[in-house]
This record gives sequence, structure tokens and C-alpha cells, in this order.
Amino acid sequence: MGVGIGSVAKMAGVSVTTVSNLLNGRAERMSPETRQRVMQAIEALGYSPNTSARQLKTGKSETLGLIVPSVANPFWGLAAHEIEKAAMARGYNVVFCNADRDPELERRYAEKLMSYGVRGLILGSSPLSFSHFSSLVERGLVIAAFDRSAADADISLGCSVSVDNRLGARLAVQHLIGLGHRRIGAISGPVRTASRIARIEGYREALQAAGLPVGADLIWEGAGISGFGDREGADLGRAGMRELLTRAEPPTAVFVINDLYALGAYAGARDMGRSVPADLSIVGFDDILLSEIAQPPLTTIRQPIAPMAASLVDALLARIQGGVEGDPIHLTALPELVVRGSAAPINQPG
Amino acid sequence: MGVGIGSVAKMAGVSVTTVSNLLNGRAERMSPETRQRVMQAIEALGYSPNTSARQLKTGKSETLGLIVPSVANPFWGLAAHEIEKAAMARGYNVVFCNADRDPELERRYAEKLMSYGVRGLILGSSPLSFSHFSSLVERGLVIAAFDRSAADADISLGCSVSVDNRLGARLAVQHLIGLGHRRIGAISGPVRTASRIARIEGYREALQAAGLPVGADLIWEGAGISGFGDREGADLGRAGMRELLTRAEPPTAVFVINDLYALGAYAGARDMGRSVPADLSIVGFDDILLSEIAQPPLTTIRQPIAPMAASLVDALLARIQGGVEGDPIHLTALPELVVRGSAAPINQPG
DNA sequence: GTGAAAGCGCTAACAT
DNA sequence: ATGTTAGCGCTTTCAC
Repeated sequence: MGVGIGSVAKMAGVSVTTVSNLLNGRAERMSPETRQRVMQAIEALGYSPNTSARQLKTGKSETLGLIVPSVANPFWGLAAHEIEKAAMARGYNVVFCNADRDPELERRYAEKLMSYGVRGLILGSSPLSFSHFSSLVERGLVIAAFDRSAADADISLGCSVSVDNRLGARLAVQHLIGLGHRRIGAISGPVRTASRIARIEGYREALQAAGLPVGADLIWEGAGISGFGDREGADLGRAGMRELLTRAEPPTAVFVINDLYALGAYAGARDMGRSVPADLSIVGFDDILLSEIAQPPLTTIRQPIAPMAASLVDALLARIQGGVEGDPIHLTALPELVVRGSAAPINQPG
Repeated sequence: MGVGIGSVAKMAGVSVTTVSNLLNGRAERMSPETRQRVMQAIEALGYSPNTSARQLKTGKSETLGLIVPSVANPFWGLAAHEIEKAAMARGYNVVFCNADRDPELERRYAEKLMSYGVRGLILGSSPLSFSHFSSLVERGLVIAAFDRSAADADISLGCSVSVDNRLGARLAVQHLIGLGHRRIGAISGPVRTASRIARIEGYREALQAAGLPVGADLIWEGAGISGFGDREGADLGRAGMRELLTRAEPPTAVFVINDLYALGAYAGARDMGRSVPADLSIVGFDDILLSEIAQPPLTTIRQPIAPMAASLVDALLARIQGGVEGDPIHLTALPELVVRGSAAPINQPG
């Protein structure tokens, strides 16, 4: 019943080999007339190859897996789209999974992907440990980390790309310092991913280098409903800002772990009757689409997502296809300070 | 080399049949000891079934396809996540595709999905015509439309779900009318999808019913860079609002086609020195996450995405699994007006 | 309670 | 330039 390579062959009056050859870019092995006939048959029958069969036979797959916290998060949504574009341009499909940074869920997804024949997995959470993937890696899975370095991973990763998160955070805080702020706070969700840790480190470093106070009373670290606040980041940022402004000596400026949280922090500041940037300066991280149109436009650190996605896919495919061996390659992208309107010179009280 | 059902059988000292039986929920066909041994072997070998082989054999697939304009759009990102959750809960995986509402790209993706064995496709754009899918539907693809009705589609769809877009728009405009506005504008991207058309119709209806002016000079319809502005909606909303406020008799209130555009419209209004809602009222559509934290919080029409996703997946699976035949079922969800701060009573000039 | 064996649709030697 | 054929890993009917 199913129209397969056989029906095409029969209709065109050739053998299955010839059809297969045409399908696999070996068209030059047959006469133009034959080719013509086969193509007509394919067309007429509406034939399309059975990927399962092909994959079973060849053991290869033109599919990459992608696990992100949630595409409902604007940053990851864009990253997913860019990764898909990069993969498509190279003839690969990508299967997305939203795993809320849950290691068990990530493992289950990865296992499922492997059973689908996927050999390359792009991981868009930046977990401290990859141990939940170790058995899969032993079985041949190649992992490419987006947003964290493979260098210090606890299992062997294929490759990785990330902005220099620490530098980015330093840039953000230095900008605030340059504006005259001396009590600079930080708001984040769970600081349990490589990228968040690096950002908070950068924040501390910049403060220390300037001889400014770094204390627990300046930092707010919230917990998401499910996971790390990737979906409800804005709410967390809002709650964090309210809480921070309630403390004894509130900061005059805040570095917020990412833009989604920062936009929430805007709301928190308003809730507390503070105006941004007049009373309170804010700098975010990521430069999501909405940051530019927010009021005030958000000063933030930009991640060059598209090029990051493209180079990561290239590196991953090189591993998978070329069988590139050796140490994992880590690509670092440069963060860029985008000055807009949410950070202003400190308002000298009194 | 590959660890397959055979290696497991050998290690457990049983036949492949027994292993297969265990794998397919026919565990009662064997003695408990046998079962025990097989399970140990599976564990020890780290065996995981080859989906390609299984699919090739059975002709069935536990995978659904999902095509959306772009997950980089907050609305579609959330919808995608909810659809995935619903499918997962029913034992299905979903493969996402971002197709920017490009019919040719949609067709290519759908074809690819079919070649992967996918029989059910959820389509999250609401095209006027589905003709680019007709040959695929003939070959057995079942399409479930999210965000538009299957009833008036030009090919036979499996099922569909959407909010009552027309009603939603009427609700929005009536709210504005109730606030005393008489010149009510509309901003949209390309009005070439079923849902946008319905919203604009609802907008006109509400105006007409109230005897208010409905004119081209009140409507702005922009074009996206690629497609329908699903990624750059905010920018379009901004441009639209600027342009609208430039016209001879600008509106005092605007119904914006969706929240992303509405947030952009905020920026446009500010660009023109108008304050929302003091000088200008705005109502959006969708109720995305960011709408609540925007300043002012956006008054909008809420779509109950999670339940919509769940019922659509149920309906689709019923078709695919149970071979449910007959006319397509269309599910309608009720839109809900969420009053927040972006629409206020008209400011009586002079 | 367990096993043998026939393919699912395709690719790629290996013929001719 | 074209054809024959042996499996890829699995499910399932049928036999024991």
C-alpha cells in the first residue's frame, strides 16, 4: 500500500538501485532519459523517502537535538530559532525539547533523541554537572553546550560556545560604577548554572576592583516555581526588586541577571514608588527583543546569538560528521554593552 | 557493535521474542524469573530501543509535528511549550518547526515530518488556504489547526481550536467604547491570517454597532521583514502607532492586534509624546507574560492557551489513533477581557 | 512460557 | 548504465 522506492522503480521500469542512486545524489550514474523517467515516477506517485528505513540502514541521522529550559522564555525562543536556522542551512533538522533544566527530564529527552538516531545534542541550559548524560555520551552522544564552556565540564563535551559572561557582568557593573553608583545590588534566579555563576562572579569582581561593598544584603537570589525561573523570570525580577528596596540600605543601582528579570524589576521598582532611572539604575543581560521598546529602554549586555548558534552548529557537525577527535573546542563570544536609558548618573541625595 | 534486542536476548539467555514482549508491555507472558533476567540484561547493557527500526516495522509513530511562525515570538513560544506538555502527558513527542508562515517552508517541513513517520501535524499559523498541504493530506497527514477554525478551511482538516477571535476583538473595542472613546483605531501586521481577519472584523463590528466611524484612516496594517511580523511585532507596533498619531485626526484609543504589537505601540506613543493611558488608550490581544509587568500593565484579551493546547492534542490523537472519521471537530475557547491599566476614560479636551 | 522466522523500506556492495 | 541481493533492528504471527 505504501508508495516506496519499489513502486517508483516499477513505474519507471528500472531497478530499485537506480531509484536509490538518484535519491542519493548519484544521478550521474544513469542516462538522462532514465533519470527523467524516474523523476516523473517520483512526482506522479508523490513519493517521499521513508526516513526510518534509511536511518535504520545507514545508521546515520540528519537530525540534531536541542534541549532548552523553555522556548516560552524570549531568550531561549530566539536562540532556538537561530539554532534551527543554522542547522537547516547545513541540511540538518532539529528537534526541540523544553526541559525546564530538570536533569531527569533532560536525560529522558536525550535518551529519546538517541533512540531516534540523534547523535548530536545541543544543550541550552548550563548545568554545573553533566553527569546525567554520561552514560549516553559513552554510547556515542556528542553534546554541544550553548551558554557555558565545555572546558570545565565534568564529562567530555563535544564543543561549546558562550559569551564571556564574567566579562559581560563586569562591563555592566563598571558602567554603573562609572555613573557614580556605589551601592550596587544584584538580582537573580537560582545561581546554579555556569552562566549565572560567572555573571555573579563578574559582578563581584567589578565591585571589588573598585573597592565597593559586596555583601549578601545587596544580592537577591530567587527560586522559580518550576526550575530556574526561565518562564516566570519577570515575576521573579519583580519580587526581587521589591524585596531589595525594602532592605535597610537599598542599592541605588542593580545588575539584573537577564533582561526578562530586568523587565520584571522595572515593575518591582514602580511598585515601590521608585522611578527608573531617576531613582534607580538597572542594567540587564542578553538584549532580548523587548528590551529596546521597554520604558525606559533597557541598558543591557548583548549576546550575539545568531553567530553563536552558527558556530556551535558548525563545531558540532564537524565532530559528528568528520569524526573530529581530541579536546573539546570552546568558542567564546564577546558581550557588548548596549547603553540605553535604564542606567543614569546617581542621584545625589541631599 | 550496536547493542540491540539481540544482545539483550543473548545475555539473558532468551529469544528476541521474549525481550520484545517485555518491551511492549506483554510482560505477563513470561515467568517472573525470566522477566527479571531480561530486565537486568537491559540495564547492564544500557540498551535503548531503536525507534527507526520499530517505526519501520510497525508503521506507527509516537511523534507529532508542530509548525509555528516562530518560537521567538512570546505567544508562540508559550503555545509551543504547552502543546509539548500536553503531548508528552499522552506519551507523544513533538517536533517543532519555525516556518515564518511561509507556505513553501511549511510544506517542506510537513513533508519532512511525514518522511519521519509523523501522521499528526499541529499547525500554528492560521493561513487562509491550506492548499499547500493538500497532497500531504491525501497521503494520510492529519492536520490540527491551532488559532483558526477547521470549519471553513479549503481542505479537510482533522480538527482545530481557537478562541473566538471576533468576539475577543469586540470585547476589546466595547471596553474602549464604554470608556467614552469614539475615534478608535486599529494596528496590525498583515491581515492575511484567519485569526487577524476575525479580529479586525470584530473591531469593525463593534464600531458599527455603536454607530462609530470605521475608516481606513483609523487602521494601520504593517508588513513584517520576513512574513507576518511574528518576530519583530514590537517594532511594527511601534511604527504603526507613530504613523497613526501623525494622521489628520488621530484616534484616542487603539485596538492592537496582539500584545507584542501593543507593547511596541507603547513605545510608539511615547515617541510621539503621548502618555498611555492619559492621552491614549490601548487594548491588546493574547495576554502574554510580559503584558502584566509592562508599564502601564496592558489591558488585553486573554487566550486560555494551556486548555486549548490540551484539547487540540486530544482531538488530534483521537483522529490518529482511533481512526475517528467524519467532519472535523472545531473547538472554540472563550476570550476573556483582562482589565489592567492601558485603557482609561477618554480625556475630554477643552 | 518460549522461540523461529518473515519482512518493514531502504542502501550499498557486488554483479553484469 | 543498470540490476540482484543481503541485511539494518525490530515486531509479530505461528509453532511448539
